[in-house]
Amino acid sequence: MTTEHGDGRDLGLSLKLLWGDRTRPARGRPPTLSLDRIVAAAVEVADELAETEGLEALSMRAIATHLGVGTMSLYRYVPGRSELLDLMLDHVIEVPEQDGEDGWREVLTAEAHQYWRLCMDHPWYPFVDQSRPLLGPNGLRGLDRLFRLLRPAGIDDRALMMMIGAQHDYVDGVARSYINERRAEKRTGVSNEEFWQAQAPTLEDAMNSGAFPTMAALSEDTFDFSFEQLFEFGLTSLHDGFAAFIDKPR
Amino acid sequence: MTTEHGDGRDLGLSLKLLWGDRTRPARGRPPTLSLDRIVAAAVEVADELAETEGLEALSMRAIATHLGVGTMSLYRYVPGRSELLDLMLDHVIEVPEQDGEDGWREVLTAEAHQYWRLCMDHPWYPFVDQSRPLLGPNGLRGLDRLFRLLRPAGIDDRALMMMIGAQHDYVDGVARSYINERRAEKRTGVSNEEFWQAQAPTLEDAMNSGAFPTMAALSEDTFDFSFEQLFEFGLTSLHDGFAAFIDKPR
DNA sequence: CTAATTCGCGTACACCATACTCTAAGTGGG
DNA sequence: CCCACTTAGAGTATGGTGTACGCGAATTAG
Repeated sequence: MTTEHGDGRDLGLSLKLLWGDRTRPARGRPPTLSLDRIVAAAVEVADELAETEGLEALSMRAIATHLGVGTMSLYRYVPGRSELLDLMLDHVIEVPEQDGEDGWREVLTAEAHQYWRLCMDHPWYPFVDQSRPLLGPNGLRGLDRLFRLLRPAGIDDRALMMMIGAQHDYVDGVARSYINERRAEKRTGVSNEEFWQAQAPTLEDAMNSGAFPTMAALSEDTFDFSFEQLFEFGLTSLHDGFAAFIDKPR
Repeated sequence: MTTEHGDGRDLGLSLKLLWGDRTRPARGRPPTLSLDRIVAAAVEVADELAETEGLEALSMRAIATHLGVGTMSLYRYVPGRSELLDLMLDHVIEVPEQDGEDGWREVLTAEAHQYWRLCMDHPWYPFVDQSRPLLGPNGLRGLDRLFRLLRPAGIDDRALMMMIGAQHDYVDGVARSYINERRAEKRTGVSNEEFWQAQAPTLEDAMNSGAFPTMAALSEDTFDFSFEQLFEFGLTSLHDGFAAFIDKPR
């Protein structure tokens, strides 16, 4: 059986690269490049670009230039761009050493904040396809730790996994919204307030048309919250819901 | 002031296209194309492609070919690809006519399911940048309706907006995960089960290494749930949390 | 020294968005 | 009726992308 396919990434190959040994052969010209250097460089370039541009701006050429090598040299170590993106995912994951003895809520909250931080530090992260995720050493280590900290709460494994999954996707969603908005600001040089001010005439017309009576009547501060506030609000709600689920007699 | 920028989309221009009048001039060669036809064609092509490929596969050439016109003809109606994506967002939104008299929870649940359905029908939707969203006629109509249905609950507008935002981003996140996984299946022709089976050796090795003791000890059915189940679980949790927030004396 | 092996990468191709410019196809005024 | 005017459609060219292929350079085993 194979995991190969037409144009996208090969998950099997990515796995081999993630877990494969890095011992170099005895014969032949010694390498100046290495997989780790390439992945690290890709992350650096992506970090710079992602503040204003999307992931599509991360080109093999740009990575090679950053390393001072020819573009095609990268392909000796990586089958293609998609697999490189996979490797970048695992590369930036940091798993805390310390463990503590908190309850499930504190553990999940810390995890959410750490993933949020990761997305803020590497604004390309939540845009990479993470299907069939957590296969790398670091990701697996993080998941192992998470379960180790959560299991004492006495919740069954399947429920734990669903809590982790739902939370992950939630954080992912808010982070992407936030990053998209930040990018729009930086790229256009137009702040959020300025933008809405600029669109005021159009929206004013829409409101005056009478087609959106409820919108027109909304309180002034309806949209007056930061993404951090939204993030915390949703996270607290999610956890309150988890608590209700756990306490519920089943 | 301008909302223009270097390479991406021009939000002001998108707005004009969304709200602009479609009256055609009296003089000159009559058009065979129209903005609506182009947007509709773009949606059709995207719907086909997005089942297996990402948004980047939606090219101006493909849209033009689908319409049987030259590529550059599109640019008479649309400033560029980014603006076309903006227009597609509003184009596929459907706002229910009927209103009903449900409580906030039923209204939010229906909204979540409708957005979920939208993402399943148009698997490219949650991948489009929706920063500064809901500016189109349909989006605005939907938001207006949502507030109209929710306001009787007596929750203040700002809290309502945060609930809507958090829920939207949550659904967005889960839908993206689901679509990514579905895509991986279709593109590789390898089902999820087959994939994990194929990677079993690698993961077996990892487990046997002793580096992931907790993972190795997980119950068999830990990952045994569908995305629909995950979606419902997280949504219920989120709403239970909202309920706790609403009841909380402040 | 030679052969084997491995690495770096130049060249080439297919695809992409899109700026510019020219031609086609209509209409209103004389 | 005809022609100037106006608008629509699209061909060509430019500069970007990922990457297949194959060649020359660098090293070591024999």
